[in-house]
Amino acid sequence: MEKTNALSAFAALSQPLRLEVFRLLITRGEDGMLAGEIAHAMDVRQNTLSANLSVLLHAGLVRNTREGRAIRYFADTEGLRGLLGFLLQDCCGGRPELCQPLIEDLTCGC
Amino acid sequence: MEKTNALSAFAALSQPLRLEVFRLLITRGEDGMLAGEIAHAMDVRQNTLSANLSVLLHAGLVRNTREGRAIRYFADTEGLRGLLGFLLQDCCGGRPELCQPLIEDLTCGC
DNA sequence: TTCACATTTCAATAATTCATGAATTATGGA
DNA sequence: TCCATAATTCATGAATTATTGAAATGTGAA
Repeated sequence: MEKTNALSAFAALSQPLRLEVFRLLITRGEDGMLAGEIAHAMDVRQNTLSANLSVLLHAGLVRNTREGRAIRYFADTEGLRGLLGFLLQDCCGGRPELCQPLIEDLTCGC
Repeated sequence: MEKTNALSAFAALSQPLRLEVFRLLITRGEDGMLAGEIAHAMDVRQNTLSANLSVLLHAGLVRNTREGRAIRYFADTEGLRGLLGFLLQDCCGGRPELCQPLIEDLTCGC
């Protein structure tokens, strides 16, 4: 991941609606959700959601695919991994002892 | 870490200067850097840097301590860990098999 | 075709964020 | 005390971002 990508991803996650949408999509895994379903779940208008999904999309944090006249969105796990990798890559600065405990203690809490 | 904290942290990291400053501080570890040194390294004015350091500070991503008339800044590793933990905690959504590969493949690249 | 549905795109306004110059606070030394 | 240094705070204008209503696109069914 490049710096520009990372900046886009952080910006995308720094907006309440987008952070919630991303978290929601993450919990859905490969089931994903239709844009309309997400809009209903989040209680926002379709065009507002659409604009924000577009931001997440360009940041590489979600993917989508058309299903008839609806569009299904998924969290992009690869994108998230790239972002975390970027952060952790820059965290070491030649000092592996700094990263080691940081990575070791990470759990998903489940 | 709460949602509000996470939003602050993502917003803080979504600005080019702040992302660079944070990465720089991470590489310095416990040596940290004086505010003036950072401003010089980044080639920005003191008040511009100060405003941005303040954002990182309130986001819990850096710490500081006074040294005479100078102020030394450090990356807050705990804050970073909290942020990553927040992301990963919400990534599982009851499906540990989603997180496992994400965490396992993470390395700091050194 | 024609219509309805799901979603996106567009244009405009409202809100937020950013860098700057000027002023202020805090510390140390003469 | 008085001055110089290090950094922060404040107010302003410029730039960016977000939400909305309206219009447009794309798909499927009658």
